Amino acid sequence: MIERRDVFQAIADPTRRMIIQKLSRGPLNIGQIVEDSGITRQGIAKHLKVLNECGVISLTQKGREQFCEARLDQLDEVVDWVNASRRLWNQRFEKLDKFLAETKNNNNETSR
Amino acid sequence: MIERRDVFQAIADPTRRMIIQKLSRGPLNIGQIVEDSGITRQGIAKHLKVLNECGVISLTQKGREQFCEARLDQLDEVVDWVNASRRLWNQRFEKLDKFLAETKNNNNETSR
DNA sequence: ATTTTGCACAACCAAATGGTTGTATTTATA
DNA sequence: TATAAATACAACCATTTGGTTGTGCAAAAT
Repeated sequence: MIERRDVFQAIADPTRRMIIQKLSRGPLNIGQIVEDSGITRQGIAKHLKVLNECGVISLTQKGREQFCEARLDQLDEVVDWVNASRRLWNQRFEKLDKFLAETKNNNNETSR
Repeated sequence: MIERRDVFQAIADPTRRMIIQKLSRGPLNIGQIVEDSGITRQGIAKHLKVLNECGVISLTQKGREQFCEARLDQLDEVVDWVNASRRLWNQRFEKLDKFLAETKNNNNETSR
């Protein structure tokens, strides 16, 4: 299996989505993210590593503490992909409409 | 580990995203999806099972063949989540602006 | 100076993932 | 009717995932 490190992978896990949501309100250090999360610091640290590798957060050392900041612009890739799929989907209907319009007058059997 | 079956999981895998893209152009049977995919029919079938369980595609038996159709409306959940995160993010800046505006006149040391 | 806090690193674990092959079954087709 | 096509189902496999505990170390706080 190939270790995948992209935005889609970043948001695939509910714990990571929770982390992103928390960080959307402002930068936090690990301890603050751990609070009420229900999992250990080490568990959170692993998720932060993944999120960092996916480019969704940035980590900056500040003395003893490590501050995590969200990089939400990276989520564009996800929205772009969804929109591209939707565009194809809509084209499909346009083609169908065109086809129906063209065959409408030629065939009196074009029942719904 | 818990077997997660949601839209985020559905689009996490590149092969599944490829399948969704193909299906965005119109319904296909398994054989057509397998074409040029580079993986076996059984591999594709497994992905289709996941996509179906996540509600991103629907499967309908048609004689010997099975037709797969995309249910792109399910992707709304992803876009909604991204937008919610962005909303929080923007609120953060609004609060900062407000804070700066309030402290501007009280403190002559509000350097950039 | 000692203790606490925050974190990094490593090992471990069960379950999930993303494939494969192999076999059987049903449905069209020659 | 025999054969080919499309699928279903199961077993297998290596790797990844999402956690855990345990140890050690540097930076703050007392």
